Amino acid sequence: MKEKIQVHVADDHKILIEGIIAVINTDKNIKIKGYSLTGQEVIDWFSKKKNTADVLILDISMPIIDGFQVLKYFKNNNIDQKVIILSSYDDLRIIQEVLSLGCKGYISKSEAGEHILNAIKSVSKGDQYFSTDIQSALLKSLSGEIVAKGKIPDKFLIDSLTERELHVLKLITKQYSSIQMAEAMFLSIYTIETYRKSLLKKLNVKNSVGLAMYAFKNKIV
Amino acid sequence: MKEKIQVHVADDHKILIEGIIAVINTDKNIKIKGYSLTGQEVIDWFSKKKNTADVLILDISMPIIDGFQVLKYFKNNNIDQKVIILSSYDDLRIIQEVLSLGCKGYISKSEAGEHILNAIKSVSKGDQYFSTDIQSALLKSLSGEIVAKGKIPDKFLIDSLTERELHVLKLITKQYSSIQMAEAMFLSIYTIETYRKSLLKKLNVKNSVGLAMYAFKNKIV
DNA sequence: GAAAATTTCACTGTAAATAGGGATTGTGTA
DNA sequence: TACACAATCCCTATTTACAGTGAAATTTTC
Repeated sequence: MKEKIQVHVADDHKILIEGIIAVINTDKNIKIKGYSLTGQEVIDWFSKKKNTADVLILDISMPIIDGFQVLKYFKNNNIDQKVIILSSYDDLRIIQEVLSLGCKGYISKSEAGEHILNAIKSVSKGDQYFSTDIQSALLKSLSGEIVAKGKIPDKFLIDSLTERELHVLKLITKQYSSIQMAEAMFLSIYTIETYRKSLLKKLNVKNSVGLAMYAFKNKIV
Repeated sequence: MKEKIQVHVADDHKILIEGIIAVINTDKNIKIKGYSLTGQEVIDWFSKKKNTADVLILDISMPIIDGFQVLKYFKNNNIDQKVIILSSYDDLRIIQEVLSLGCKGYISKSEAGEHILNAIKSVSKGDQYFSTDIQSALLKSLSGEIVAKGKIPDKFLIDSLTERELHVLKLITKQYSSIQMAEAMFLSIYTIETYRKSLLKKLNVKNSVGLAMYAFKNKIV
């Protein structure tokens, strides 16, 4: 008899986890090995050698430690975990981001449960799986349609921000002035202004409002 | 024999709907009458006289027509529907907003399925139901803790903005400077600055970033 | 028709943000 | 080791934003 595919689910919405479990239980070839409600729990779980799963279903947007950070953790620690991203957003930037972090599947929350089963089976075999929404988004991107509209922001934007730049960005969204940031971070105001300039350049926006909007859109806040 | 409580579920994430259905099916006193994947579907469904449900479980964040708009539709058409809001956000502003729109229950997606069952039972009896997260948030608000911190924005804020103020606000989020706005709106820069001052005062924020964040949070953009 | 609110403009400061240049130190990697 | 980059600081100049106050014309509301 074939071994069952073991799955771990991570999402901060417990109701959603219960839904996925319910769907997975309808397939006798797949079983739930465990679940996590936070990014930290996922990292803790997979840190232990005895804890494994063939496939991890991972939500991108979780508080504190999000899906990106979990993927980065796997990458930095050479953990070769098969991951399916579960996301509300069909945002190409996010897709490209997680792909570059080695994730093998990506399904939209707006799609029905049966897609999850197919995704799990594909990914566990070593294949990739993308839900139809995502496929069409990727196709459009390839065909240059979106590029032509200038709607694909540089996918390296978020990544390119350093820790301190990110910190400054967060304070900007909290309506800190440069002086206040300097005080809060124990830095010179010159340093803060340097980061501001760097942020404006990297994120290609005109002013602090642009920075704040970027941060908001990308759930940095 | 008692009649089963009939429930309609609306959420743009089908997986979540399946989860809720799975949970509801564990309780023999409740049954699913139907579900919707968009706000429009909800409105269409309840527009037909033969379509009813004792309780509507409604997601706030749906594309195009969101939960707020559905509630407003009910209000404007004098449809006395019992509604439980399902939300990712424990934001007091949202809670106050939906309460003012006549919704009777509010549960956070981060809470387990059993809360839904209790919520459905309470609301169908005519009671209110708030999940523990929300209750503690509301309590804090009442105890003045948050009020003291100035963190409860006046829910009438948006309404208090005039047309022109709103226009300026939108341009600010598009990273217009005052000069650019003056040119775009064929007004003096003095006028624009007057609106800026008015916006800062009305929305009680520190600077343009605060304005932009407010606009974003309240879906003005 | 009076009162209130909105829209519009003006002047004067001060504070803050933006632009552009350069410089040092440490850390990690090719 | 040399190079890239992150983090830190400095200076000057210009532009923009913010604060305070005042006021006229128009529209809305009671």
